[in-house]
Amino acid sequence: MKTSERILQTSLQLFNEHGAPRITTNHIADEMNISPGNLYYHFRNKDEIIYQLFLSYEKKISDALQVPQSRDLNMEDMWLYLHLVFESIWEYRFLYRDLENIVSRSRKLRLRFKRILERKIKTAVAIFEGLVQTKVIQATSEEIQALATNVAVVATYWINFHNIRGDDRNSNDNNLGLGVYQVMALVSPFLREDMRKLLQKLSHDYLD
Amino acid sequence: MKTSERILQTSLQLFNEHGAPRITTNHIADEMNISPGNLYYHFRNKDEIIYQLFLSYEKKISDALQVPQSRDLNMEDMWLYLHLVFESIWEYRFLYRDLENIVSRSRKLRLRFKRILERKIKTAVAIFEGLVQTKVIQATSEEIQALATNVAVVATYWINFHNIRGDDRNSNDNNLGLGVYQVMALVSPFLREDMRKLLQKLSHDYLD
DNA sequence: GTCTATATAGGGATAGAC
DNA sequence: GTCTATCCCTATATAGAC
Repeated sequence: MKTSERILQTSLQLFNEHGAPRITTNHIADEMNISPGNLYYHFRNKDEIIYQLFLSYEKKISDALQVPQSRDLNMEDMWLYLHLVFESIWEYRFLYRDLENIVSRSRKLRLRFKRILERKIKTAVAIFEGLVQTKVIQATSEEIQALATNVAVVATYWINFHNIRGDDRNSNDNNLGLGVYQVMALVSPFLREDMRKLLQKLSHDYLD
Repeated sequence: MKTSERILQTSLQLFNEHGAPRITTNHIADEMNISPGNLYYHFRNKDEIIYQLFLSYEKKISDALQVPQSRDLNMEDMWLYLHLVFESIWEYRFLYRDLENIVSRSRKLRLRFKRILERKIKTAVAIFEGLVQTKVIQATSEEIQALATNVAVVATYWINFHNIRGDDRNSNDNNLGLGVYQVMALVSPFLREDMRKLLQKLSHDYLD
């Protein structure tokens, strides 16, 4: 594997584990058993590494944020959307762990991150509108807008929230299932009675 | 005013405006026109300043997190709870802006912050249970638990979320009204039909 | 209590040899 | 492409005079 690729991969791992602000270029070089000078041959600086990792993240989550095609939508589409979003965030969770620190490193990155948030909301709105069409849920467009925004908030910050609540040890546990459950709980009250019952049963099985 | 008090006050202002990680002890001393040495006479280090500010925050938000007395609860209690919580967070928003950075400075602070989160959820649960009693909302205890958790997530991270969405300029705007609206939107679908209509009308007037 | 001067350490980054 | 050596800068923190 090319050195520049290995730098990105090692950085991602260290950033996710310890947080980007605590990892120095020396740490990264040490971990790889290369010299700091070598690292700087491949990347202008630490920000450049972070920016490249961000671009990978952007690429990955873009698949999840495709507005679904105009066809009959059901709960499956919602599950799929949530899973893809949560998995992308989990893989690049260092971005979210110190979000303000990350986005303040570059105007470009801040703008692009903002665009991702907007797309998260937009896609959620599209899915909910589809679900209204197929009578799976019932909601006004104002309710859908607020709901989609809340979905984005919970999806964006769930890992942070959960990490603070848990003890320090399992801070690197993957508890995305709980996150999906929480987001589903946002949608649940808008479901038809029978669908709500079904979701509750599914959620129970899913979490056990 | 005593110098130590002025240090805390100045720090709070600078931290809120620029973020605690970007503000050095020198910045604080400069802003006050005192020497760095003088600052260190009053506080062992920067962490000590942050910890003292956290204790003030903890004291302030504790008032909001009193579990309401056992009497008939209504939507007013919910509004009050949300307003007090949002105002406390806003006053000490630097804690939330770089949350991971802040809580990683001290085990004590992390633990106490976690306790506040738990109390946020617990108080919300108590309010919702009260509202079920008075038939204002209808929800199972499982729904209440998930709802209260989501209320805590949105309340905790709303300011961060909103700041990233907005342009850089108004990052210090106080848009708590929108936050309260979003949280209310979480509760809304559980309301009795007539109450929901009322809330929608109130929210409209409130946001205009 | 407050100041000036200074020590220390660490991270970011570059130069030049190989 | 990679290494060694080194420089700069900044933030933290302390010592000692006033």
